[in-house]
Amino acid sequence: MPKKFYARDPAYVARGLLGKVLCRVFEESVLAGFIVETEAYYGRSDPASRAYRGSGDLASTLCGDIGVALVYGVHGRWLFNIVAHTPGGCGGILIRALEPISGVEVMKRFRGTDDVLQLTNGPGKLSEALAIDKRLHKVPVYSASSEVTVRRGREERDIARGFRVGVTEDLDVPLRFYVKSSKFISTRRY
DNA sequence: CGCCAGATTGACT
DNA sequence: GTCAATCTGGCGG
Repeated sequence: MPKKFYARDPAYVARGLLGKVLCRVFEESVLAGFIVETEAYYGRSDPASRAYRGSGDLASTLCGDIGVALVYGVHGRWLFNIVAHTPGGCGGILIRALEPISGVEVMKRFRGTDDVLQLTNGPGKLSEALAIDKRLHKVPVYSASSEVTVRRGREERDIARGFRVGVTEDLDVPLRFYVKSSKFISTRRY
């Protein structure tokens, strides 16, 4: 996807990312999957955002260059986001779940399970399956030579939206987007 | 500089 | 249902 794909409101980009392919080149393997679940985050106006208060690296990254990966750790896991916002704004998309396409055997090894459904059905899980960690922080996902990229995928039809997962203080607009029929969406409470 | 909470997961009672 | 692992940054002393 071209860089300008990310120059829009985060919610719009979150919706647009469903059905796209997240592609991770790791050593000899290509680990890829369809994006089936996303969440949009904003800046100062969003209590759940890392840019809500603070001016650290995460906040400035969220308000900086669009189309770059934002990787950050919580609860001992890595969460993979893509920076997206209109000019002068702040925002990003959290990738919450994938439907594996290629590199499944490698993903199984990284995740320590043979259950395909358990490989990438959660933000921490997909990071582990695709060997995503802090090294990919700020890598541009629109550049074909990057180790992580977002590519054109398929059209998704039955898309649903709901409130964000795990957020203590959510906005009053549903910002979670997912493919309703997918068996790979995260199975925690909605 | 130490303490704490957080966009999670999975193991255990 | 409860709990800890593990990393980053804000905030208090």
